[in-house]
Amino acid sequence: MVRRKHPQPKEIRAHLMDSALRAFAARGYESTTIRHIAEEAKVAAGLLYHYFPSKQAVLMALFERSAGLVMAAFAEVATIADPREKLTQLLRESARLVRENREFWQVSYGVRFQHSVLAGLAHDVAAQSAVYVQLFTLLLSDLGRPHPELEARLLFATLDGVFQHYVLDPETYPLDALLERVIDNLTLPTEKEIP
Amino acid sequence: MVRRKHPQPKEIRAHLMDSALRAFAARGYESTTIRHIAEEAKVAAGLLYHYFPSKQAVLMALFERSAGLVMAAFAEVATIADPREKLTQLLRESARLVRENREFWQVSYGVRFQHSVLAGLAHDVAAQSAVYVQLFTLLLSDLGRPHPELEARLLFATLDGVFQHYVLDPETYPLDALLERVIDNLTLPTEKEIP
Amino acid sequence: MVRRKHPQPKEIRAHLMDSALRAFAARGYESTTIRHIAEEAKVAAGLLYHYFPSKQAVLMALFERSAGLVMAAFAEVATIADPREKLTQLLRESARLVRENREFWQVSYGVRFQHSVLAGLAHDVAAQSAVYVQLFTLLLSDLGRPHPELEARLLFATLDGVFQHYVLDPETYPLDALLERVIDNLTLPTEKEIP
Amino acid sequence: MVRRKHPQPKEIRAHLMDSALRAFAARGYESTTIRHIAEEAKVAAGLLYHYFPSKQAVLMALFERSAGLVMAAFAEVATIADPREKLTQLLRESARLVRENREFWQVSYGVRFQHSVLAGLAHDVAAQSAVYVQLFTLLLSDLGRPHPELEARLLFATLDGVFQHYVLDPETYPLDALLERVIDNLTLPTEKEIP
DNA sequence: TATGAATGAGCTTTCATTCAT
DNA sequence: TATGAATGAAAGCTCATTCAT
Repeated sequence: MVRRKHPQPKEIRAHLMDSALRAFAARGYESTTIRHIAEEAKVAAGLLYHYFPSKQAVLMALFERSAGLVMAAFAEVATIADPREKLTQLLRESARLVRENREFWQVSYGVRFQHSVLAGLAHDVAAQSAVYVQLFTLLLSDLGRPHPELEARLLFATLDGVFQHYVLDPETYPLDALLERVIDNLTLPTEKEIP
Repeated sequence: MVRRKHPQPKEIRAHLMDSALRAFAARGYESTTIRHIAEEAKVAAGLLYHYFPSKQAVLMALFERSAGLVMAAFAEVATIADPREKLTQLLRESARLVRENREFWQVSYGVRFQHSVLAGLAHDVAAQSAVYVQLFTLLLSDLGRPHPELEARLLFATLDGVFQHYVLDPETYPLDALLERVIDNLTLPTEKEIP
Repeated sequence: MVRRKHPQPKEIRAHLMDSALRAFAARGYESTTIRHIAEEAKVAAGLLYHYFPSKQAVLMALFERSAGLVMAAFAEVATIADPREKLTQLLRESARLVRENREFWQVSYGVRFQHSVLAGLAHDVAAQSAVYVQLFTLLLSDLGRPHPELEARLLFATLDGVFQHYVLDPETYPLDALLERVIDNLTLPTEKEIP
Repeated sequence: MVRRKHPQPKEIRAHLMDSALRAFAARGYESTTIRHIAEEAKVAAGLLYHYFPSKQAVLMALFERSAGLVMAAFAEVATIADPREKLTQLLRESARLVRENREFWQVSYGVRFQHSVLAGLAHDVAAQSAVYVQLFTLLLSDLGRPHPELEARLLFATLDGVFQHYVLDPETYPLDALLERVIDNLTLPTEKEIP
């Protein structure tokens, strides 16, 4: 599992995070014990405390790692000029992130309502949500939508719902079809307007 | 509340359920201890076990109580003939339920990803979701929408997302405005169609 | 179960003792709860405390009741003049007592090694044992046995063992055959003597 | 004992078993708590669960350890050819085992009637008893005794009774004298026969 | 007398965390 | 760095006992 004779600390840290993620996804954060993680990582329980100060810190590290992936994806999308295309890519990238990091999102959704678990993270999560909504608002405004802020919130809620449902049933949930429908709804011209 | 002259068992059971609900909502199901609930109810810890066989059973009872409320609301709506009006009322009733039972939905969303917690309930929850989607599908079909099943899933996801966001921030979230927007999107005539 | 309109306190007390005995025999004293007893008696749990100050006290009462039966049986036997006949009847009466009060002896043997349970009773039990041994010693001495005290202890041990084995397997254990053999060993003339 | 430089897991396990045995013997299995055992072992309560999955498992381990001692003693005796000598040694070895493991036998006799405690062990115990009786039957048959099976049961009961009485009062009980008397009764020639 | 709701101490067991090696 | 024995603070739950009715 740990491959080299003298594995890099970074590698082991990442290995532990991966193992923790699998464990958290399989049983939920609270039901996962340090020993479950260590077992998954084929490592002694005490070792975790050389790389993380606590079980919570492992979760935090997972959130940070995911935040990095999100940032990277969004930075990519930010270079697109055409707002229609930008929104399309933004949604597709979001779906890709969720699909490729399904276990993380499973864990993330699982702790979303557990204030005690998210202690110290709640603020970041809320802030991040606000950023999404602002970003969507800008894009929808650029697209000439009539109620960009409201639609942005609605879009955010829809994405959250769709991704959660996908994560709950990844085998059969029609993620792509739904996503494309959302994209069409927002980017195809429409004559209907709210009076 | 407790220690009254002739306490009705039903009353105390309900009082305990309310206390448990508040405690679960405040800290999450897993982080809530029996002692937290008892404290909230101003009762000795052991008393819970006169009314419920386990901590899980308290959660189950909360789910059942909510299911009853949902059934009642839906039965009411079922009497409406006009599909446009029916859908409208269905969504408004849903929002009312969530608003009036905010703490329950907070708890419900919080345990949704914790399979171990939902043991025995997971099946019901999944079945209930399927019922909603089918119901929405029928209604949207009656409304002449072109892709009723897909739109039904999308609607369900949107509602889930909106309700969750509302529950996470009930003070400032524009639940009604968003809901009315969803209703309009679905019930106002439109010429745009997916080919 | 309680038959009269105004049952005599004595009757209810006895009914509770019977129920407790059945419960203790079925599950062991420590594993039996007040509620088990109350259920067996078809009575509310609190009622026991009108007749007995504690669970232990119920056990004590059972011991006392049994002691009474033993005394009565032994008083009967005491009237027999012939030592051979006396010993024979003594053993047969003992076996009858065990057979007719099997559940009590099951309980009694079950708590024999639990000092904390027997608190306050241990002394009586020990005293009672000494009485048996003395009684046997006298009888064996009357019978002209060469080592009456040693044989008395041996006889007491044999009876204890036989009765325990009987109680552990009342369906198939050959209690009578073994008892008659013991009687014969002690009462038939023999030339073999320890030098 | 604990907290040594390189404690051997086996040593600590044995230390915990010894402590548990002392605790069980002092108060009975059911009345002994994990904390009593831990206190006796001068160890934190949680440590027991590194070595045993449950309190019951500690008891089981004690039974297994004793079974090993019994097997070893009986294997030794099995090599003796002369039946008279064999029976003599068998009884002496039994007494030695009981004397040297007095606390275990105290515990063993204490749980004998508690089916719930013996769950899973009851069968083994019953089987073991049957083995003893068969063994005694063979030996008594070899000795030319007229009713070997009945006498075997009687012998087993006597031993059980004697050992229990010894264990209840190890200071003053004349274990050896009684044992030698039993041996003599069985091995000295006799003309007395049951018709 | 009789009930059973209510109490609260205490049980076994779990587990994040520490630390000697 | 890595181990896993050891700790001890809860956790969920049980149950003898009390007491208002």
